[in-house]
Parts: sequence; C-alpha cells; structure tokens
Amino acid sequence: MKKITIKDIAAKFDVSISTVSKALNDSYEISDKTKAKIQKYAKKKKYKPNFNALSLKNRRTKTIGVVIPDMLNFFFAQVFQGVEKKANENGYKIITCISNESYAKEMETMEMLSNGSIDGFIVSMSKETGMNNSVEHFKDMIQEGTPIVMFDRVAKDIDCDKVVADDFEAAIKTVKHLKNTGCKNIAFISTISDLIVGKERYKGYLKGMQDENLVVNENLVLNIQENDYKKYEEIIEPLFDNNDIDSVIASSEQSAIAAMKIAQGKGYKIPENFSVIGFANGLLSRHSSPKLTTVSQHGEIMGETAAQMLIDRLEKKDEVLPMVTKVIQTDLVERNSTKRYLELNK
Amino acid sequence: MKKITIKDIAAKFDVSISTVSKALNDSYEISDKTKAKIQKYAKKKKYKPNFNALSLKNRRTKTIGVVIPDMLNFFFAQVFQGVEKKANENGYKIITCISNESYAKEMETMEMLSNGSIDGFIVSMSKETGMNNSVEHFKDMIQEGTPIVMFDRVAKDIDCDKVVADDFEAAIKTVKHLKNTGCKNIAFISTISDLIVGKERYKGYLKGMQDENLVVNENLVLNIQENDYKKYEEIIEPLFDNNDIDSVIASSEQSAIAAMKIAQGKGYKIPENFSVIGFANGLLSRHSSPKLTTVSQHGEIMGETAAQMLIDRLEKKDEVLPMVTKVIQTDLVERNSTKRYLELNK
DNA sequence: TTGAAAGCGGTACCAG
DNA sequence: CTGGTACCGCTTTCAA
Repeated sequence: MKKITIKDIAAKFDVSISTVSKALNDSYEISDKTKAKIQKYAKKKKYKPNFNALSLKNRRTKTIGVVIPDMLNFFFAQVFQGVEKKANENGYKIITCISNESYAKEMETMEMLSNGSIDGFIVSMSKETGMNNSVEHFKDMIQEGTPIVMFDRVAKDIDCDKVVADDFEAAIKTVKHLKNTGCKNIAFISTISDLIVGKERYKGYLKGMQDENLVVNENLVLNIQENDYKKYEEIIEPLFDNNDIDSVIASSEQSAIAAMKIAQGKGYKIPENFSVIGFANGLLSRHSSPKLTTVSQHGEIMGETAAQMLIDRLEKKDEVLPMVTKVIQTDLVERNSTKRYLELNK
Repeated sequence: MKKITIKDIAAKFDVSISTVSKALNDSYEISDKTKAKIQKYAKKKKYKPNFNALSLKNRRTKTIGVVIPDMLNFFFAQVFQGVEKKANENGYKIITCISNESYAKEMETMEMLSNGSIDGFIVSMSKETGMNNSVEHFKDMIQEGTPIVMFDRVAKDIDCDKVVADDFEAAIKTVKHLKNTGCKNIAFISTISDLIVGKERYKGYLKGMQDENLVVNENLVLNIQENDYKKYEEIIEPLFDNNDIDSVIASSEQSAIAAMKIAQGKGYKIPENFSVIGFANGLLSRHSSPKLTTVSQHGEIMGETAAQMLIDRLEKKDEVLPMVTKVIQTDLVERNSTKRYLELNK
C-alpha cells in the first residue's frame, strides 16, 4: 500500500516514464487508449505527483510562510484564518511560525524557511523586532527574491506590500464619538505604546482632541508596559484617583475591560456618566457588562487581503510591480459602554 | 543576490560538487584547508541546502500537518501553540489546515498533503467527520504509511496514537464538587452532545450523580444544537422556568456564561444560592462576574504531547510501536461561581 | 505516438 | 583527499 510513483506505473504497463508523465498530464502526444488506461490505473492507485519533486523542478512550492507573534491573540487568529482561507482557495499551503514576540525565533525560523520551503512570507512583526527595528532579516529575504507581505505590525523601513488598519483615523473617530456623546476629559490608555500601531492610535487621539477643541492633559495618557493583564487594574486605578475623567479610550480589549471595572468600582455608571471605547476584536467585548463599544478591525479580511496580495505577486514573478499598502477600514461597533449619538444633521 | 547552490560554490573554487557537499558536511575525507575556504564562502553567501532536494533524497520532510476545526476556538489555538513549540524544538515545520468543521475540507486537504508534503498528521476531527464517523481518509493515510496522532476529538475506530482529556473523570468531579458545596438539582447543558467528548462529559455527569446518590432528572439535561452563541440565553431560559435547579454544569464556556446570566436575571445570587461550572479554557471565565469556576484542559500540554508522540514515531519509522492513548489530566479551577469546599477529612 | 535523456539540488558510494 | 556518477520523482525537449 506504499505510495505509487510514475516509475511504478511505467513498469506496470511496460512503457516509459515520459509516456506516463504525459498521459497523466493529458498530453496530445499520447494516444487516447494509452492515456485512458494509465489515468484509470493512476486514479485507482491514488497516484499523486510527489510534492518535493515538483517543487524542485518548478522552483516553487505553492507554500506561504506565515509568521505571527501569538496565536492566542484573537486578532491574529482571525487574520490567520483569513490567510488560510484565501491560500486554500488558490491551492497554496501554509507553514506557520509563532514568534512569541521573540526576534530570535522570528528571524531564525524565517531564515530556515527561506531554503526553498516557501515562496513568500506573510508577517506581523514581534514586539522585539519592532521595538529595536531589527529588520535586516526582512531585507535579506526580499533581496533573495522572497516576497513579503506585512500586516498590522509593519516595518516602516521595509519596502514591501503591507496591509494595515486605519488606526489613526479610527482613533480620531473614537474621540469624536466621545465628544459627541458628551465626554470631555478623555483618558487614553495604551498597552502597546511601543508598537507603531500603538503610536498611530495615540497620534489619532491627539489629532481627535485637537479637532474637537479639547485640551490634551498629559496626565490622562497612560502607557502600560506590564504584560500580565491581571495587573492592569492596579496600574490603571491611580489614573482615576488623581484625575477628573469621564471616559477612556483603550488600545486593547483587556485594558478597556479593566478600565470599565475600575470605573464601576469608583461608583460611575456606564454609560450614563462614564464611557469606554476599546480597540478590540475579542469575545470579551460582547460578554462584559455593559458590553464594550469597540473599534473592530476586520482581521479575517486583513488576512485574506494579505494572502491575495502575496499570491498575486507570486503568480507574476516576472513583472515588477510597485509595492502597495492597503488600508482596511475599521468599524466603530457601538455597544453599551458609550451613549448613543444620533447624528441628525448628516 | 539569488540563492546560491552547491554547484555555484563548486564553480567558484573549481572543485567538484561532491567535494563541496562533503566539505559542507564536514567530512573527514576533505582537507581542512578546502573545508575552511568552502565553509567560509558558504557562510558568507548564506548558503542553505535546498529543502526540496533534501526531502526528495531523504524521503522525509520534517514537516507535520496539523488539522484543526477552528483557530478562533481558544482551546484549539492553545493546542496549536503547543504543537508549534514542540515541533520547533525538534526542527520540524508545521503546515496547517483549518477544516472549519467541514468533512470535505478536512479530507481533501489531508489527501493533498499526503503527496510528500508532510511526514505525519496531528488531527482533531471536524464535527461533520465525527458525527458521520467518516474516517476512511484516516485509514487511508495510515495504510499509506503516514502516521496520525489524534487529539481531543478522536475517532474510536482508528488505530493510532491519541491524546485526550479525562473528560469522563472531570465531569464526575464537577458533580462531586457541586454536591459537596450543597447543590442537589444539578442541570447539565451541552453544546457538543454530538461529539464523543460531549458524550464522555455527559456520561461522567450521570456517573457522578449516581456516585453522589443524586437522582438524574432528564428535564435538567439540555442539549443545544444551535451554533450561534447569541441564542444560547433564549434556549437556556426555559430550563430555569420549568424546573427547580440550583446549579449548572456546562460543556462550553459560552453556554456556562449564558447560564450564569440567566440565573442572575432570575434573581439568583452566584454562588450563594446558585452555582455554575463550565468546561472552559478561554478568557471569558476570568472576566465574567462572578468569575467562572471551570474545568480547564491543558491545551498547550495536549499539543506538546501530541507533537512529541508523532515525532517519536517518525524518528523510529522502522520499529513497530504499539499505538497509545495518553490522557491529560484536567484541573478544576475554583473561581467565584461555586462555593468553597474545604475537604477537611482528606 | 513513444522514448531517451537532461536537469531541478542535493547525498553518498565507489574509484582513483 | 578529490571526483564521477547514480539516484530521489517528475517535467520537458528532442529524437525516433
């Protein structure tokens, strides 16, 4: 029951391997009779051309390397599903590396995979990579002719295709929404201030405040470095004690939830006299009480987009296409941690 | 800057390719001088032996195929991380297929990957596969000599290595815990009654009730077929209206949370006069109010175990080892949806 | 209509 | 110590 090869089939019918190869590929060179019997036999024996032989010959593997920091992060899992779906539709396989936010693992795995295991990469940088801007390995890959598509946590200095969310615009919108629903003292809590994504959101916050003629009080900006979400509450609490705030924009689901809890602990009623908006994709937002209003990124679409961009580039290896950055819109999902705003004069 | 091959190196130094190959593999046959210059050059040029050429020659890819139903499911993501970690430690890559609970996709992808892309599979069956017991494709793979390790959603009829949680025992323990903390009318809610895992939990519930001398009231057993968790609450509500219950064991996180909400809506105080235990791994349990007491499976350990079992088998291809099933213990994580029980007479 | 042979990038045996 | 060659499984060109 071992796997059957072209050679086995050739022996069986006492023809050459080239005849078999052509017959299986339905070549016009082979008589219908021969084709028929060979194809029938191949099917019966479940013949499948050997992947490595094909890849060696064609110099392409139809395999994509996906490098993500953390699969337990709902957003990344969503993107991953999107990539897998689109890849599958196009007959591509995916090899995955979870970097665990480690530069070394990200770099080493990519180097190892660039030995002909994959045709291209889809990457979101590890925190370490992004913070130190250690992007040489990306440059190397691209130099070698291995295309990369980056998403979400992209590197400014790398010239490649990119897929990002409109974090800057989204943050502006959150401020606007809060202002429109009566908030003034808007705090900004970030757990990802080191990431470009986090910086964009912060910039959007500042711009939004300016647009709405609100004064930015630096004491209302809190950057959390701690990774353990269990400690978020104690870190956030002083913000409430030392300042007069009526709303929070948080850069992550967990910190948004933590802020809500503290506000409630301090006796605020959400959303009556306190509002919270979180950048979040996960399940917590839909199950918290009250349910959290969020800026939702379309992770799956980002994944599909990234995959499509990579595949397009792979299938047109000869043409030199300019690198593009696609911005995927986010949605402000109004749940119950903010008041409703009926924009009458639209 | 294109990738360099052995042939290129041979040309560069005007030696044969076999000399280069041996030099790179540090063979005793080659003079230190030659080795040194070749190795140095190879390093400088970042030479890496071509993966497909090696796989073709060695008839092994050091690649594992991972087939899971859903990456957005926290448990599967945990297992996946465990597999990736262990695989990586052992120099294995992983190719992933997300079946989306579809038999067709699971089967087709596995067939496609069994063309020499992977050395073995780690699989958790899709619902469809499990419900119809459509396991021919697994048999085929094994017949062909491709080993499989199944985890969690395993197939009874397939003789292969398996990793499962002690669902039966765990369910017994939940009943015991509830009884010990004063509950009597224990309802059982399942969203996965079609899966073997779900059946094991149900059996454990029955056994536990019996062990504790509690009568099983069939009206207290609710099997939810609906997939949309948003509808859980309306489906569960009648259970509370039509029966006198003081606690719930739920087979999933979402259904446990839904049950808690309804209980609270009906005026119960959790855990004072109502208790809930859920089979759950996710984040919701730690963020719900009150925090949910759970039976926690060690997903990551299950993944690592499965990967180790597969790798062991792959590295000992010649030996015929008996198939084993490993049972990974679960933990009852006591949070605040159940009362404390101080087991004094232990 | 069929077959021989080169080549994809390596490894390893055997000869010199 | 170095080189020639067969082979892994398949495609493709060229010759018959």
